[in-house]
Amino acid sequence: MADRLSPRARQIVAAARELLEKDGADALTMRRLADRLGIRAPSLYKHFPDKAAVEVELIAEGMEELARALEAAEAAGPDDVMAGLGAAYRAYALAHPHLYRLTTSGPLPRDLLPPGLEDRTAMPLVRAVGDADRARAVWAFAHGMVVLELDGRFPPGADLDPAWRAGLTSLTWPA
Amino acid sequence: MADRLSPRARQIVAAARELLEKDGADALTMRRLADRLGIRAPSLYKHFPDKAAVEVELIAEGMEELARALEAAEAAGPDDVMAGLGAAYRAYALAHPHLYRLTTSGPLPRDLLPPGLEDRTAMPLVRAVGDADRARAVWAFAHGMVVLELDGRFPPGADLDPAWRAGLTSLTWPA
DNA sequence: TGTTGACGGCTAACATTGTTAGCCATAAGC
DNA sequence: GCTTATGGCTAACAATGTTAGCCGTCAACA
Repeated sequence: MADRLSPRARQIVAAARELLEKDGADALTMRRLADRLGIRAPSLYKHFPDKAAVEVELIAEGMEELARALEAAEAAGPDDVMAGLGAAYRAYALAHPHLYRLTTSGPLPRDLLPPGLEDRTAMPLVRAVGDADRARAVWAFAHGMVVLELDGRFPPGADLDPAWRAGLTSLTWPA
Repeated sequence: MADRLSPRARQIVAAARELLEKDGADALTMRRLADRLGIRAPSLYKHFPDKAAVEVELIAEGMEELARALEAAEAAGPDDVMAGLGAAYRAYALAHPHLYRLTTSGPLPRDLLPPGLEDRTAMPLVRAVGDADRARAVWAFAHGMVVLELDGRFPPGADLDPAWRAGLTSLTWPA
């Protein structure tokens, strides 16, 4: 870890995360964030250069937690790794929808993220399927499923388990 | 068609689309939109209740064009329908990245959209795969691939054709 | 011990966003 | 010829991110 962030900055990120997770991305506002900490908005700029810098920390948190969740699933289930990874992926996304969105959407400021984090998150999946192209296909499938579910793009009340099963088994067993 | 929109409203939507497609979602601003039409921002509210209403029209345009693109691909290629649909889907998204994002991300105001449009867009895919669950899987895969590509989430310069091929063939041929 | 400087607050202000209130000219319809 | 819809306008408001500049506290160092 060797936190490159000051304790105060850490508090700010924690408050930002609470705001984001509870009330969504629109609620993550510099003034609201400051309120929650009992200070005024401009004071936040003593700790972060801008709002994007706070968000980068949240993105890093989200990615590391997702990595951890996938690694745990990988370690747990020797029976059907792919199903375990898919379930873990979906579970994490549904448990932290706003953080997931922030983490996985929009351009990634790769140079500001802990080096290796992105690769680490991808590794369990790559290990499970071997082929890099197939890994990309599976990752796209999982991300697509989650994002469409979060956005309510599937018919309301639809059971998505069969689609997950169909997708994961098809993509795992090479044609 | 039976345009429920006045001619002036139509002009506004056209200008909005130019703005969106050329300069991105952040550039789609009520004031900038008004500028492009030679009027002031508040005058726009004589034609639309709010900005979201303008965006709904753009969403409808995007969805209908996407539907048309898929229908064309369906009609054109009897050799490998799925590959044709995938190519058409990706091509449309890459040709109109900002419009695609607006159309396919975030909550859908279904009640404000032309009835049947959403189904129509999904139909070519459903026809191609038969099963509804599998259709959802394929749609998630395609959307995921496009969105990850647009966001630059894949390694820069990576050739994505193999991933598309792997995904589409796997998802098409039942396990 | 006294001074310096970093740390971390603060107020005031600015530009930009969506949006509302209210005024006014033009053109059409009865 | 009066009325009314149409479609402009200015002024203004609240909320956003952000900057400039001031000030108190406290630790370190001469």
